Amino acid sequence: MTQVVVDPERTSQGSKALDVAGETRSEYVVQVRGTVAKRLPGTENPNMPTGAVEVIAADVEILNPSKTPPFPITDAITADEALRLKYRYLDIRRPAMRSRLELRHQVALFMRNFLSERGFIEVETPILTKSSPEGARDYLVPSRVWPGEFYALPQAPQQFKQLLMVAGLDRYFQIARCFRDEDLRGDRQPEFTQLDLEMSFVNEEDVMAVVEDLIVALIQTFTTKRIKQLPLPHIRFEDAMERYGIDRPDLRFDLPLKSLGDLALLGDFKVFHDAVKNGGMVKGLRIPGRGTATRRELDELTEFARTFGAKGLLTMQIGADGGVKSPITKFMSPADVQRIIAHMEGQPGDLIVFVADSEKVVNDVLWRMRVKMGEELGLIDPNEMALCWVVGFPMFEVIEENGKQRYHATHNPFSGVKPGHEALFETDPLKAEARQYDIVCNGYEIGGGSVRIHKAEVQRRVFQLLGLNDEQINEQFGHMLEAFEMGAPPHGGLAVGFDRLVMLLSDTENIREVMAFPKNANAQDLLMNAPSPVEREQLDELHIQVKPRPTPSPASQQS
RNA sequence: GGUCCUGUGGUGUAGCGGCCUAACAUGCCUCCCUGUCACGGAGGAGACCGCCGGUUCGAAUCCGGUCAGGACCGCCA
Repeated sequence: MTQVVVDPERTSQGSKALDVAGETRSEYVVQVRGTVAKRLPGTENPNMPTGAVEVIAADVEILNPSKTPPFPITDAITADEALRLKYRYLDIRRPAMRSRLELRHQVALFMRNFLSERGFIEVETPILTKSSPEGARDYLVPSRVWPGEFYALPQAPQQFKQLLMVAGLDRYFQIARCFRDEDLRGDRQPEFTQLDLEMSFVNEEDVMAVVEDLIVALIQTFTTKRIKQLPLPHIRFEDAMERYGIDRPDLRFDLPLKSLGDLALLGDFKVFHDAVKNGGMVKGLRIPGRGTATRRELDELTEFARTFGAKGLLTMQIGADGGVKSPITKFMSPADVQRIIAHMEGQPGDLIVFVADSEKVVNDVLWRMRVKMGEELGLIDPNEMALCWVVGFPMFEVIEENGKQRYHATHNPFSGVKPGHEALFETDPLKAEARQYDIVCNGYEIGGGSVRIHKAEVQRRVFQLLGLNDEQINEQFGHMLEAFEMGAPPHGGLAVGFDRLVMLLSDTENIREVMAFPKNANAQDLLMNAPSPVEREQLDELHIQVKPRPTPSPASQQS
């Protein structure tokens, strides 16, 4: 960008440059012929990148005029996001958007070079592939050639990359588009990009080393932020759950959660007793300096806890003089209250909150409370990034589906089991540990992977435990099992959420800011106006009949 | 499917029962200025306050519904 000077004394003979320049308006496309010159003394502007020079125009031509844009094309003013998405090509003209897309490009380039130098090759895998029942909802694509049958868009290249290992590729990667038909969030889009990689003859440490080096190099290259701890700390799943209530802890600040254990049974506070009696737990969070919270502030915290499933919130305010204000004092002796405070390491002026419920509810409420407090208390240093590995995940968890309980793979059904734990499949599957590892940054899961199962009989057994019968296993995964019987090497890999990573590197809080053409919160493309109805003929060709809908789609209502 | 928040000139906001014949900034148009660079000066156009209904003597303002956008819950192996 630079400044053009149209000086009638210095334009070409007979040029209309001055008149033409006078007609130009915002966003006009112009062609200028002229001479680059140093600015006159006193007219330089050191605040601009090209403030020392200017172009002395000989001729000016308008190549294309422009309507007045629907919103100002500057970084300063933020227009409504729906408008930005509808006119995304204008939005991308804003320098901040452009620089985020450039960053995205540079990150992709860096990844390709980094992995290529280490012997990885990028292989593309199909976009039209097979529907699989596990995991997210598939996007389906009807087959014209095969009436009544469907392709699915890949949720991830998972099976293909493992088959590439069986194919002897040894080191694969791909910057891959993935599709999941689930509702959107600030950090979730129905189509998104993963850095997907897989390696043969490796253990957990080998994969983690490559990824850790890459992520650390990316942060050091593209941000000015410090990484809190290097090499990255490893946290076991159960420790993460105990201390932070979530398997993707934000380690930029401390504020650990703490279980009361048997201390919950002191006195006769029924809520605590019941939680323990019903197999649940009581856990607390110490909030420094909030001991003077008002009634209203405490109510707000309680409401926050209720939003995420807690039936209530027990608060304990410690006065500057050490005096305790808490509903629990009616049910517990002062000495017992002091034991609990000591256990929670409470200081004068602190507020301690407790949730008593099932382990799931307790952790779910308290991890959010912890993050909220970390933000509110200003404990987060914006110049720091805190990463860690989370390891030691269980193979299975129990989920409820249509009122029935069943095992569910905590990550994916191809994750390997810790050596020696296979026997637990037959005795206590919930104790079996997966060879799974997640990489977490600032409370975001930015990547996850595992050393895979590479033996057919182990894989078959896992599918069985997940509730698939032999027929389903053969129909859906027969090709995998067969491949494992034909010289499959041990292998493992990982996938990084590319958009989410670029989002963190660019210090934005919304994945849409780092995507050129994202969908809105209702999965619509406001620029192309998709999805939209299609012609009857198209559907006929695809052997598809659409059920009548009571209300027309929003897209078909727009002009 | 649910909860919450937001809809006021092109854009961003203020106003939150009567001072509103709706304010401010910016943008837009016309004219003036011409070494400016967030230029400056003068003037002007532009909004039935998302939509429908209700309460009220009176509604941008309160209530209900609806539509649109966003955040979150459910969902996301």
